[in-house]
Amino acid sequence: MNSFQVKEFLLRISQLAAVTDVPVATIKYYLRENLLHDGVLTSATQARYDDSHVRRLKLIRALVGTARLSVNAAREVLLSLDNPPESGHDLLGIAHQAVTPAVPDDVDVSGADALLDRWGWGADTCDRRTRAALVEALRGLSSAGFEPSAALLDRYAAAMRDIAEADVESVPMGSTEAAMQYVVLGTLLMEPVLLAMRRLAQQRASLDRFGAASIRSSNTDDAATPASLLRHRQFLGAAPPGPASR
Amino acid sequence: MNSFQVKEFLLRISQLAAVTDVPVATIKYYLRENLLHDGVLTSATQARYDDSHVRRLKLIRALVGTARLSVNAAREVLLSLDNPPESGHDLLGIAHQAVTPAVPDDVDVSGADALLDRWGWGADTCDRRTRAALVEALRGLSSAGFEPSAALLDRYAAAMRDIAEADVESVPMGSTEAAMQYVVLGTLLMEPVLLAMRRLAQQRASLDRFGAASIRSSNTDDAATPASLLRHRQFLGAAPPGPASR
DNA sequence: ACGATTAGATAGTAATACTATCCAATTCAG
DNA sequence: CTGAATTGGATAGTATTACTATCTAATCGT
Repeated sequence: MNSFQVKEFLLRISQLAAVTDVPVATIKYYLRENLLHDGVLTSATQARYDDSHVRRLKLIRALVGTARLSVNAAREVLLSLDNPPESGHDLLGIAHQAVTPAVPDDVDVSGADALLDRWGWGADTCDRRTRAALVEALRGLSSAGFEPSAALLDRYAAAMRDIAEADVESVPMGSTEAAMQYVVLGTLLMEPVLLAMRRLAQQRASLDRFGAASIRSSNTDDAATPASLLRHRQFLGAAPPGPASR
Repeated sequence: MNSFQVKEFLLRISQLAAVTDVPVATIKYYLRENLLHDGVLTSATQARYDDSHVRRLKLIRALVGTARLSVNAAREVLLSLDNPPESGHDLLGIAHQAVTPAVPDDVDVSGADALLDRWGWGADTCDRRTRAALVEALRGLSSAGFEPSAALLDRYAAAMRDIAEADVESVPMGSTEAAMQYVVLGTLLMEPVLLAMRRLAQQRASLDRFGAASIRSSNTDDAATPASLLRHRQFLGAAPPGPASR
């Protein structure tokens, strides 16, 4: 095999693995799981792959790695991209559903209806699953004893509306396919970006506000020593009656 | 004294399980894992639990369930809450570190320094791990062929700054402990709330923009049929260009 | 010709978050 | 007092997820 690119990029699986830095066994796994389309069989035991496989693998790794989708969720998203619905809006719905657990019909999901209506995100505009996800997240907060003020939630909602508008405005309308891909990736892959941004902004704001001592060393990673923290201290309900182990 | 609710709430483990709706075996697991402090032994084979255990269990469930922390990450956070550092700012750092994977010292983390400096989130104010998380998330985006414009990222950054300022401003300064709990829960448990909000806002904005057909039924959950979509349909792995099939 | 490579099938693994079982020591109901 | 129920503590088992590894027979490359 000479190193010049022959006609089209035709790769054997070991080369595909080398190019994408994904192990052969893992590629086979993605093939089995229908995340990745088959290569072209050149015989009973040989197949060739091309750059569509390279791109797809990168996409899979981004969804599974960066966006932390499960393989199942990633498959749903990818299959929708392969076989896109009529409107980009429907695709958005599919992307959202793929990453939002189903909610049985008999579960009450009206816990935040007042808020949702206030923000214009009621049942007439937004899907049930996603509303349920919000309700569930709010329930988690409050069961932990954290009750955010309506004002704070309003501010969050305003910021998120801003982001969502930026998202939608920046969708390239030239090509349907590009638009669809943009919507899905912009939704899913951007989430870790946004969360990281929030944390950075919090550190900044916290520093401004509290001046505060050292930031957990900006250069080292003194991988927290949980054991050393075991020295009891009563707080949220931690009254060590006896010594702990581990 | 009080005829109702005897002295203090003293529960046996089965009652604790009933009250919190967490199985006994799982409570024992949390005890073993040091997420939950021991009860008071009344004999070699009996112990009593009180409402501190109830609160703690709810907190554990919120962190592990709602905020999707691993048991290990939850333990780190909880131990920090039990034994809080001097400043709330440090606790923020600990909370962030607990949910952000460590980065070996030899990994380059400078990929977004220009952006970070622009936003005021440079190495002097923000910790390395969190900056690395942003770099990694951006890398995932771009390896999937998604290159957000600087303008879009700026807009995201502005929105996140807004949120972070709201976060920090709303920290109750009266009690150190309350403040600490607020910071941690506000960071971790609020993330799913924010992501759900963004999705709802996107659906709204998408509807406004694209008018579009039906939203994936606002009331039903026609639990997507992945199998039925298995009919392969070769789409391009990522980008529009390419001589590929389809 | 013949070692290297591959498809496809199947089996094994590591990590995670529980669940279940056991046993001896109580506790409690009658 | 007695026997059924409960518990702490230890240990083992399970379900799921996302891979990894092995094997076989066919085929490629040289």
